[in-house]
Amino acid sequence: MPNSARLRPFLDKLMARTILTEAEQAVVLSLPGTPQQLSAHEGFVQRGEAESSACLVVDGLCAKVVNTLGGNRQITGFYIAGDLPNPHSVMLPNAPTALQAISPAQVLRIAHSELRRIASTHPGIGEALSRDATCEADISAEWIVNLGAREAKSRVAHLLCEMAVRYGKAAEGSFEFEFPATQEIIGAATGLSSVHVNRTLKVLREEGCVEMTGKCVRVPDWRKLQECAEFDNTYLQMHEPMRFSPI
Amino acid sequence: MPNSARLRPFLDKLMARTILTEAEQAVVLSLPGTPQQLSAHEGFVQRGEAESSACLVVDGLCAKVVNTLGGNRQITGFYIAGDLPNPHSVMLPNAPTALQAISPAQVLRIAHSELRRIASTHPGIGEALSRDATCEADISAEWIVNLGAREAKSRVAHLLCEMAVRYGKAAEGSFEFEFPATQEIIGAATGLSSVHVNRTLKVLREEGCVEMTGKCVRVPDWRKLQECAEFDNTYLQMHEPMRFSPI
DNA sequence: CGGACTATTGATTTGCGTCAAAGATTGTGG
DNA sequence: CCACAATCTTTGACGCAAATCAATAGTCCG
Repeated sequence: MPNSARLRPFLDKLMARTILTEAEQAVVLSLPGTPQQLSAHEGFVQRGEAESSACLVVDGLCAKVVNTLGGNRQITGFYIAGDLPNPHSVMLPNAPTALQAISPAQVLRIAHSELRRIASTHPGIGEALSRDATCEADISAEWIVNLGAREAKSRVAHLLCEMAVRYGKAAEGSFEFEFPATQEIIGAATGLSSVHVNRTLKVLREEGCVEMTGKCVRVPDWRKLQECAEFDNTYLQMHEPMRFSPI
Repeated sequence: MPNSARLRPFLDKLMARTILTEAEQAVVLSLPGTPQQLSAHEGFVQRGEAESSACLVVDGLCAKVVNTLGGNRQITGFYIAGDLPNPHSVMLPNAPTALQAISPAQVLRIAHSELRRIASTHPGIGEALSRDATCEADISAEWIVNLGAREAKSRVAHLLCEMAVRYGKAAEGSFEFEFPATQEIIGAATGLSSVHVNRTLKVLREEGCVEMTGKCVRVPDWRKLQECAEFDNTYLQMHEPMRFSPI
């Protein structure tokens, strides 16, 4: 698998939000990086570790994980193909939170120096990276709302809505997508116990909102699920690509 | 009050994390902007509104507020003098969340075009702004952990720890600082009811961790409060300023 | 001095966690 | 291709942390 293929979903994601010239697109696809294969549950960035490269998710599901002193575990974000979980390590090399693969996954390590180089040489790329980081921040804010202001049913439903949109599978009516997270992982992301996630999924299933069997999420009625989740996808900023920097 | 005085805390905050040249410092202090006086509870950015300027907090306490359809209110971040609550509006002009003053406050509206101009003209400033946004993201991640993985006592204590450090008042032993938030506001930030915040503060007071009377927070023993909060301030990145861009 | 927030405290309810144990899946090695 | 272990899911019983309801005191401001 050539690196350009690994970088493809990343470029697609950037271009969903930012207009890039042909030249800039080519530069992104020619980024040098080292691929790394990960098995499920394997960590690939440790908390506090000084990094010299950022990790692009090529395939699989990854997550940012924090272990509290109280012995609890909290997932603060999920990352799928095309996501750059730690772009901020370019600015602050000491990772404040660990990263790990949830399912078997592949990441591409890209040197900070390379990212800095293409961002400063090509204003459109710099802009795209900034805009991407901004969207991540908006997602974090939504997670805060989810954890602080919604009950279990809405929390789980909201997470599934977000993932449906990010996987690009959300559509009017019914659809399904793969989300390889166990109920315990969903619990770690929503601040619920795995037992309660189970009960919650049961209710959602009985109400005809979602069905989860293994890694497969079936949404029989997108509108219904969104209502149950109080989901408003504007925060994911998947509308029109834009650009401020001169071409 | 000249604008340069309004911009001073902003520059100080940038320089706490990023090395800026004399010239760059002067450029920041000479940013043009329109001051706006706000009374308590007054909103100054509405959800969904297209902005052409970013708001710098000059004085007072402001917050990012989200109202859920379920009728709940969640604060996703606090902003004090020197903070730029919506830097991301430069990249995504449509604010996903509303901003409002919690106490009487003053903000300075700075045009996006000006921020873009100085960021692209002066690499150090661009870097400082990026690094700042990165720190905001880390703070959001900590809030997710706070809401999802800690019990009431630690949550409230953690919030007070964070604010103590951000106000620059945290110090070994005892100290105090002003944090003009009511118990209801603290509840909206920690995902608790105001009644339970009250009970929690009572326990914290009895244990000698913090005392809150009105807007004044007294910390009799900084170490004790941090332990109770499971607080680890590395995420606030208040160590050594750094710089990657050429001078 | 009165009206409107804000803080405090008690009584009661409830959503969710914890413990425990029984099925269902998945994957791996023989 | 089967068998067995490991992991994941499901369900029940019970307890607790925090919400809600309600009513009393401060406190601030016009």
